Amino acid sequence: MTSRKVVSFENIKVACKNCSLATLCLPMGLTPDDVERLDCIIKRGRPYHRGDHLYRGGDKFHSLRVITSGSVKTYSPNEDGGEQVLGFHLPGELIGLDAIQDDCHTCSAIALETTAVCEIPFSQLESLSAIMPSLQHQMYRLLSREIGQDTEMLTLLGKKSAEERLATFLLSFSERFKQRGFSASDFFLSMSRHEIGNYLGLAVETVSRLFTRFQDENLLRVERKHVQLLDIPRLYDIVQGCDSAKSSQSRG
Amino acid sequence: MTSRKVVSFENIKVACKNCSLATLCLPMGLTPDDVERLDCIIKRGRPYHRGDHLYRGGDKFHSLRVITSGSVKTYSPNEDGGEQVLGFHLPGELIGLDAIQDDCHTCSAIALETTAVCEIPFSQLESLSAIMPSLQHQMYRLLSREIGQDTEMLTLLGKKSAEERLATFLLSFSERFKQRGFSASDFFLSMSRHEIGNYLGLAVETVSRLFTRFQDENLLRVERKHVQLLDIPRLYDIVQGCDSAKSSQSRG
DNA sequence: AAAACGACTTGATCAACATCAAGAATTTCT
DNA sequence: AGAAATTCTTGATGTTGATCAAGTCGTTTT
Repeated sequence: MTSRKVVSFENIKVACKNCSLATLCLPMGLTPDDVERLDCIIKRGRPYHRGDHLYRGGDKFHSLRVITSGSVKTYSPNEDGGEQVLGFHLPGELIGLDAIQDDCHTCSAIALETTAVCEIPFSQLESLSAIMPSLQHQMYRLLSREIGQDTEMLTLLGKKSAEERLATFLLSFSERFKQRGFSASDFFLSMSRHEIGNYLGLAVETVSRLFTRFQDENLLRVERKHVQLLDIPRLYDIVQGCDSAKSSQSRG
Repeated sequence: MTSRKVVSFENIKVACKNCSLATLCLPMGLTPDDVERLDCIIKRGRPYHRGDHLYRGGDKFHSLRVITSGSVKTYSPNEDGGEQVLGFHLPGELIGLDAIQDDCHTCSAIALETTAVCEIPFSQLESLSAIMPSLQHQMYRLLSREIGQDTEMLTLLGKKSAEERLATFLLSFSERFKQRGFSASDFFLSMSRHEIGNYLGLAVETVSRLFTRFQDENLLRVERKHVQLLDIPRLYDIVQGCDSAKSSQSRG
């Protein structure tokens, strides 16, 4: 039920140097020698199943984690039982960066499907980065990138309409799937409508209606989790917020 | 017109070891020796005036900056002329972390009043942190903290009502002023209503109305930029989102 | 001091999206 | 396979906060 497999689950013994995700991940920009040294501290456990927690808010922080297959939702459980979905993470993406601050996870991470991860013990990573300038640089870059992504999300939630939010969401997945060698226009979403709505600051019903409307406007075809983007350029127009997108469509 | 001064503008020659902000800033947790070494790479220029840019989106990235007095607004100028305010920064706070990613500022920073900063050339900081584990650790912590703050902001914009947003905003300033040795309940805001609204994802008019309403409910007194918080506990109740706050007030 | 400008406030109206409610389609459980 | 529980969709209604409009107050300019 995974959208598509990047690394099959049996590759538990895979090393960074053989990993197709290396260019997206921590080893990016490192020399083969350095990758080898980094590889030594990485732990690869058995996969998580749908609904398993990788960690929970409040847990002591030990390791950063890179998704190698499957997908993960991070969320912060807020006082009144509800939750705020913070992100959906695909293979090659690093999670747990927010926990460095005080050695404690501030949010929770849960597998949305069968999911494998690499665990990188942070204290060892820190030691290694102290003697490996390229790794230190890569860490600074990744942390900085995370900040940049969060601020983009702030603009999305602060200023964009429901329509713009969903289009941005879909194109984000499109781009990320493409980066990973999959179709940019035909993919499966592993999260529910409810989770999409929560992430985008919208009600489930609004998300559902928007999917229907986008389909009516021939922007995409959708059937449950399966999404086919039919007019990516017009989706980008919508993201821009200019309503030129509207004028160029002719309802069928 | 500054809210209050932390370090007078003349302290251009101040060193980290004498700086009252050291416990909030990069030197936090460093030994006096390490602080000394860090101090060597820091540049302290003449103050910026209201409206001066510290940097603009697109500028090449050279230095992180710590506010030492005054205040700064960061914002990302978006395509259609508008802007998204990303944050308001007080003395001791580090800005520019988002630019590490690709050596280029993604957002702009502008002084809201007369403002002094320490400049920390990043390449030198990076080199130093490679030979100073405690500094490296502090950098990781600060970057992680920034991520944590951004995700809090995501929850604010994704789930909270206008009332909750403004209460959170005010208490954030209250806490930060207190941390810096000033009154938690009596301060000046250096930004306009328009900027507050932009930051919180609200229209100016909504912000203005909320100030009026909070004042009517004896939560605070406000006159232009001058704010006096009269009932901080009830403001915290509002932040929580439980409407117990409403029931405990009796309109006069 | 008068005039012009910008920031803030207040009121009236409107629209986008949430909420409530019910039904259809899927998945899970037994 | 059949029942129960979810998830998703669709419609009707309601509310929050945006937008539009006008006026007040403060500040800067001349």
